[in-house]
Formats: sequence, structure tokens, C-alpha cells
Amino acid sequence: MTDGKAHSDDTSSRARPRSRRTRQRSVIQRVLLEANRPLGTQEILEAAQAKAPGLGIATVYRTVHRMVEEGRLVLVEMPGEAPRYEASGKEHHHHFRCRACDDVFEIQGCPPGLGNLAPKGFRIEDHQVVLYGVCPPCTGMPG
Amino acid sequence: MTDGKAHSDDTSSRARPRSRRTRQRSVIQRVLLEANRPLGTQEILEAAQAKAPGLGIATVYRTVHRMVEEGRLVLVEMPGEAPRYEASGKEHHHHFRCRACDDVFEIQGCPPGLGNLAPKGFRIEDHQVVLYGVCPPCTGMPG
DNA sequence: GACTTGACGATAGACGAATATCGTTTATCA
DNA sequence: TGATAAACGATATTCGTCTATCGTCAAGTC
Repeated sequence: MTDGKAHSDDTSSRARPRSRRTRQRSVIQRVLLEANRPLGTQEILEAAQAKAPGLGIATVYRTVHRMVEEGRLVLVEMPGEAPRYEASGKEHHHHFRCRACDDVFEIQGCPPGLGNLAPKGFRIEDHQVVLYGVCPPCTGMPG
Repeated sequence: MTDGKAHSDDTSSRARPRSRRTRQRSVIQRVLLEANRPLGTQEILEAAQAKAPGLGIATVYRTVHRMVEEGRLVLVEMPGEAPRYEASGKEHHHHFRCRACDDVFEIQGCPPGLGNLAPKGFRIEDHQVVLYGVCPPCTGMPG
């Protein structure tokens, strides 16, 4: 060991402070994990404030970043819009964005033949499909 | 008419000044129409400056907006990135983004079955497919 | 219950993209 | 060729998002 930093234990060079279980953090996590659609920071803030009045935007960012680092949350980016976040661990899926209410929904399934779209020479590693339209509530339909 | 603005002629409520053919505008238009891929404002600026030294970023924005209004340019938005612009009038297509050089390419064709992806109740009006990977030049292949 | 320090809320600041402003240049046309 | 105003370049300002700071609060621990 060339570095004399003693009594620091774990594998990484910088130990992370042990995290505490706070009311704010629990609420934000619950909001995100119970929503079955990606939420933006403002949506998260409002939903969380309903259960924890006074909760601030900084805490939303702090918690979201932490959850992304922990692998419990996934960044969802829609063209031309601010980032959203959704629970990780779900099956491969895509998203539908309602032009009436601006909400984003998960869409199960994946169109076949995506790998054949690009001309020869392009190496496809990943893809993203976004559907636009109107969601059931906004069309007045039940579900 | 309650507003007494007289002698204004055309159909719209506000007449647009007749446009002039300037060197800067020509260069920007040529850059955009000759590129067979969407360009961002910074890309446009650099390419245009090569043919018109001193050209400023404000002129890029001015010209791009004008061309979009005129219908000659289409806004192309990739998730989490600044807007790009491409010539309008092309066939329906999608885009491929190279993770090595960050360029965006047009991809002809469209995966079938997109309309069936969304569950019952969702009205699909539009869609967007983005492929990610490595483009031929960046893989070292000829093309 | 008291101590330690991670987490909090409020808010100022940073940041990149886009717009507005303004004095100068120049395309257009009589 | 001279008059007019569209367009220009430079740059200050705005805007939305995100980060940094800091004094206070409270979770975890003994």
C-alpha cells in the first residue's frame, strides 16, 4: 500500500457515509417505486410533498441520484424533455407519451426486426422506441 | 375590425418583412440541405463558418428558425440532447446515433407492428425510433 | 438522554441553450 | 448611386435545470 490512509475499510478508495432512513427519503422512494410510470423531478416533488409537507427539491435530486447509483432507479429520457426516472429491474419495454396530459406510460413488448433496420456497417447496440398519442383517461375511455 | 392598423395587406395579421438573400443565409442553408443527417446548432455554426468566416451563432438560430417556419427544415430531437435540424420532405425514416462520434444518421425503413404495441385504449398517433451503436466510419469499416 | 454526523430545506450559483438588444453592414430597388 | 430597412455579429440577458453551500434538524448509537 503506497497510500497511508489507515483504518479506512472498504474496497473503494472513498468510503460512502452510511445512509440513514429518513421520512423524506422513504416517501420519495415510495412515490417512485409505486408509480408504474416514469416521473420527472417536479412530479416527484409534488407527489412527495403530499406525504411529507415541506420536502424540498434538493432532497428530490439527492435521493434520485442516490437511487440511480444504487441501481434501483433508471433514467428515462424522452426527446426534448427533462429527465424522468422509473424503477429499475423491469422487463425490456418502451414508452408512450400522452400529448394531452404529458404523462409517460410503459409499453410492454418490442417491435421485431429492429436489428435489421440499419444499413450494413452500422453496429446496433441498443434502441429506444417512443410512441405518441392519447392515453385512455384522456380519450375518455375507462382503461 | 377593432384595431385600426391600416394598409397592412396580406392574409396574416402581421406581415413578415421580405427576406433578403445574404451570403450567411445561403451558406447555412447549403450546409443543412447538403448534409444528409441532422445537425445541431453548433455543428451548423462550425460548418458554416468554414465557408463564411465570422458568421455568428445568432445568425444560425435566426436562419434555422426561419427555415423551420418555412417548412424547409424539420426539428429532430434525440433523448437528452440539444435539438438537431434536417432537411424536410424526406420519406418517413428514423435515426441512428453513433456513440463514438455522436453523429446522427438517417435510417430508412420502419419496424412493422408499432401500432399494435400499445395496450387497448391508447390512441397512437405517431412514433419515433432511435438506434444506438457505432457507425461504419467509427468501426473502421469502409461504409 | 446526549453525541455524532448524515440529511434536511432554502437558496444562491453554475451551466448550457436560446433569445433580445443594438450599433453596423449590406441587399435591394428606385 | 443613394436611401431604406433587413440582416448581420457581438454580447448581455433570460430561461430551465441542476448543483453547491450552509445553518439547522434528527437518525442512529451508546
